[in-house]
This record gives sequence, C-alpha cells and structure tokens, in this order.
Amino acid sequence: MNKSVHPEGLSLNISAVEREAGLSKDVLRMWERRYGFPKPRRDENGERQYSVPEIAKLRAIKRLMDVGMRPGKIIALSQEELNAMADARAGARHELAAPALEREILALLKTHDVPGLQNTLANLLMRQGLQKFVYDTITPLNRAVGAAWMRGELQVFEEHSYSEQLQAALRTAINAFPRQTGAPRVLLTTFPNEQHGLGLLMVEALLVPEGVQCISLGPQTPLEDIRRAALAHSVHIVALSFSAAFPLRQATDGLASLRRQVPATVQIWAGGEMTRRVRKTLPGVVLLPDLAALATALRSWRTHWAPQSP
Amino acid sequence: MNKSVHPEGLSLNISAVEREAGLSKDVLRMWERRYGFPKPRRDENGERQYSVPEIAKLRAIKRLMDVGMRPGKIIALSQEELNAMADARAGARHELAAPALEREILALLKTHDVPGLQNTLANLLMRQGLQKFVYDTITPLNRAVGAAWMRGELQVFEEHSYSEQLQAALRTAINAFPRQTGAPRVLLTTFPNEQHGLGLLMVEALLVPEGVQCISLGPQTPLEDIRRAALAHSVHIVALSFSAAFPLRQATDGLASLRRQVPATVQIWAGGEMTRRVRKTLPGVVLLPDLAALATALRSWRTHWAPQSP
DNA sequence: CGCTAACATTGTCCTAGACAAATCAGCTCA
DNA sequence: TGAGCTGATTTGTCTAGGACAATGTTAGCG
Repeated sequence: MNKSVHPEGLSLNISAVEREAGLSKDVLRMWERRYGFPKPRRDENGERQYSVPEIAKLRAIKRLMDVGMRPGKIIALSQEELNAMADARAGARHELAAPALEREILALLKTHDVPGLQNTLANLLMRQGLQKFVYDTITPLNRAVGAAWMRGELQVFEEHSYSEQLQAALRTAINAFPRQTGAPRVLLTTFPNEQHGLGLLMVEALLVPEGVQCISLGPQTPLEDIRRAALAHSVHIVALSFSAAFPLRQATDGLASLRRQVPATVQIWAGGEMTRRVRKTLPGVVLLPDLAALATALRSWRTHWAPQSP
Repeated sequence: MNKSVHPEGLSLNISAVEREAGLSKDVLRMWERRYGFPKPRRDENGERQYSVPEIAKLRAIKRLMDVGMRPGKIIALSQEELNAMADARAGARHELAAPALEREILALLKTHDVPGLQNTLANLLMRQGLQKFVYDTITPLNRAVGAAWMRGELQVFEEHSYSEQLQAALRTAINAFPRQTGAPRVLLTTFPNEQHGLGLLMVEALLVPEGVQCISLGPQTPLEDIRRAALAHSVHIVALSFSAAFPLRQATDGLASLRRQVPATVQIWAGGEMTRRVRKTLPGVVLLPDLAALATALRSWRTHWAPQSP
C-alpha cells in the first residue's frame, strides 16, 4: 500500500511523486519511456525510486507546463535553465509592482515569525479593507510565494504556514460581515482533485461585501453533489475555482457535464489560474480568468437577471 | 428541470468514476477482473462506460469500506442490502441518544437552511463558550452527522455544508482570542493522506483558551517538513490528528520515524478516532484517544515541563 | 489471554501497445 | 494580412494481465 513515507529523505516511490509533483503515475512512466527523464533507480522489487533532485526538476517542469509550456520543449533543460525560464516569465509579468511588501512577507516566512506574519496580514487587511486586500495584496503575494517555492527558497511547511494564516485572516474577516439574504445566491466549491480552498475564500471575500449570499461547500465536491446542492439551495450561480495545476481536460469535461445537469437559468462561473489556459469557449459557462472579471460578471448578472427570479 | 437533455447522464468514463466514487482506476479495473463488479459496457473504442446505478452502488460500497468493511464481503450485495448494512452500523452505535439538539441540526441540514445552521451554531458557541462548545456540542454532533451520512440520510453536499459552517464558526472564535505568547508552543498538523482538518481546528479551539501558542500548518504535511517545522519553531509539542479511516500501519510507522527525527525533549501527541485502534504503546508518543485526554496531557506537561530524558 | 506465524485478501506497481485529443505547421483563399 | 482548413506531430489516457507488497484474519503455541 502506501509506503510513501520518506523518513530518511533519500528517495520517493511513484505515488509520493504523483502527490509531490502533481504528475500522474501514467505520465511519469510515459515520460521515462519517451524522453528518458526522469530515470529513477529501481529498488530490489523493480519499483521506481525517485531522487530528490529529480523531483525538484519535475516540479519545475510542471510549474512551467501549468502556464502553457509543452513538456517536449523543456524536459531536456537543466534545473538552472528551468529556473531562469520561470524567473523570466514571473519577472516580465510584474516587475513594475513594488515588491517591498512581498519581500517583507517572504522574510517573515523564512524566519518563521508567525506572530509577525499575523500582524502584518491583519494590519494590511484593516487598512485596505477586505476587497482591496484580496486584489492588491493577496494576489501578488500568492504569486510571489508560489515563485519562491518553485525556486526552492521556501520549504513546504513554510508555504503551509502562509496558507493557513491567510485563510484564518480571510475567514475571520468574512464572518465579520452581517449575514446576507440578498441576490444573487452563489454556490461555491471545487471539483474533486482540486485541493486548494484558498481561491474559494478569496471569491467569497469579494462577493460577501457586495451583498451576495454565498453558500460554500469547501473543496472537492463530486459533480453529482454539486448538481444536487445547486437545486436544493435554488442558487442563481454556481462558482467553481481551479488552480493552475488542474487538468484542463477534466475541468472542461466536468463543466460541460455540469452545464447539462443544472437548469439553464443557473449560471456557471469558472475561475482561477487554470481558466487562462482555456482556449475554446465553453457554451453556458462564464470564464473568470482574473478577479476583475468576477466583479464584471456580478455586475452583468445584476443588470440582466436581478429583476426576475429563476 | 430541463428534461430535454439526458446527454451523457447515462454513463461515465473511468476517470469520472474515479472522481465521483473516490476509487482509483486501478481498483475499478481490478474489481472488475476479480469480482466481476462493476462490469461497465464498452464504447466503440473498448473503453469502460459506467452506468448510473453502478456508480451509486460503488459509492455505497466505498462508504462502507471507509468504516472498515472489506470489499470482498460486500461487493456481491445488492444496493438494498448495502443500505440495510449501513443502517445497522449507524443505528447500533447511536441508538441510545438522539437528543433534541442533534435532531434539530440534522433537520436544518436536510432542509438546507444555511442561515439557520449558522445562527444555531453561533448561538451555542456564545452560550457555552469555545471549549464547552467543542466538548459538548461538536463531538456528539459529529457523531450524529457521521451516522446520518452512513444511513444515507445525508447527501455528500449536506455533510460538506455542515463541515464548512462549523469550521467557519470555530476559526472565527479562535481568532477572537488574543494572540498567545506563552508555553507550551504546539505545532499542529496531519500526515499526508489525511484530509480532515476539522480535528486540528477542534484541538486548536481547546488549546488556545488555555494560553497555549498554536502553530497550525493545516493538513497534509510531509514527515520531513513536520521535522523541519518542529525545529524551526522550537516547539515543545508536535500534535497530530488522525481520522478513523487512517491506515494504522502508516500512522505507527510515521510516528516512530518522527520520534527518531525530533529531539526527545519535544513531545509527540497523536489524537483522533484512529488512535483508539492502536494496541501497542508507541514509545515516546502520547496517545490521545479522546479530547479529555488532551486536557490531561496539557496539565501533565505543565506540571513537569522540565525537559525529560536526554 | 497475548503473541507470532501462516494464510487470505486487497491494493499498487509493472510492461507495453493502441489510440484519442491537443497543438503545430503549412497551405489556400478572402 | 489573416482566417480557416488539413495533415503531421506531440502528448496524455486507456487497455491488458501478471507480480508482489501491504494489510487483515485465523490458528496454534506459549
């Protein structure tokens, strides 16, 4: 079964790599066959044992693939070349924005100053207000933390710590708002296999101050239950969040299927990093490639639908 | 609802079933080989197309397996027999007490009254205080919800909704306490493959009012990073939570390994339903089979908090 | 009783081939 | 120029059954 524990840290089996790198077992085996990388050594039972540098490189490749690169083009590159590539992309996109704050937060994370982190986040939240906090602080911060993690500057537990503190802060702020009863009523969740609940919380943080009634199911709801929940709560909108790593195919199939299963009067919104990779338009699904699109979609819903009730 | 579409509603491919039922592709294929169920029809490419009743039965089987049944014993039963089995299990455990509160909450869940649920929870929390709320309300409530889910009285999404509301309430209440700086400092997390974070939140809710400084990493921290985090934060205690279904062996191996990796002066606490199944005593690991044991362990730590054996 | 050893059950990993789906490159035509 | 089409290339998922590791159960022995 799962002997994924790597107590002495030397190597991991294929299941563990699937988890750590986010690449399916099938893909790992296929790359080995086709490209010759990764080429893990085998244990006495002939099972693959991946080394730590191999995993690091796999993560780097995955990360680049998540923003559109194709494996064949980059799999032969060295770790340094991959890092350079990622830096180039990240740098190009937002070198203008003042990274002072980001540097400060990263420093707090690296020195494991949890109270300092809590203070800083709470402070920013108070000063900026919830919505501005999400737009102007969390979004670039997430990017910076993701990039630092990729470069190996952050440990896994430091990233966990960041995520946990942020969620605590957001949750508290959201709950401070009076309970909403207005329209629209929005169902919030993610598909199975999508672990990241932070996106949901960010969406909720943007919607609740607008008087939207949010019903969150947390992450990982089976499709069938999303359908049932949408009907049971008579929601106007079902909003799904997808992180960059989510398999495109699974998302589009699932969205199409969901579209067929809920009444046409119910809108389906799909947001998160992943949606930037979507090429074809999905009929009956509103794509929200960034948070600004969320505000637009809400305004649009209110002008077109608010008078009637579905 | 819109009846014109029953598009693909009639069958799903193996990936979709993996998601919906929570059973891996390997397992689905192996069951077919070994037990002859499920036996999906094949499409024109020879690929498996599972029917809706098959998926329903797979879900029922999975549910029973999560509470310890073995597939070989139940896979041949009919859907009705499976349901009966679930009833028996759920009923047995909880026939004595179905107090008013639990019935009330279940009713709120079944009528999808989210505001009502929020109100009721917030009300209880205020009246009882955080710790008593955890002991006297959440613990029996979790049991009741689990039993109802077993019996098929609750949908997956209703259970998600419960969990989400509860976490929101707890998180807010915890954050309302002033930041702690005292001793002990406790690191909170779970092993990989342990999804359930509610237990962590409950522990935090009990410790924070006692002046304990909690550092939570959320669920699913790799062993190696638990070690690093323990050292980086110089914690006095590492507390881990395990739900009932967690593989015993994986837990004991992991705990033993962790014990070797962190200094002997750092205590390791292991709590959650799973720990009731542990027979042998794990040297250097404090088992907390229930929440009362947590309070005891804390008191014990505080009375002789001089570092133990070198 | 509590322990270990043998046995039964169950899940994961293996190979390697087929083919579907996405993307790219080159072409034609408005 | 650029919009659309076609075919080639790349990439991911599915298939099959065998091997064996991990786990649970039972029997036998102190």
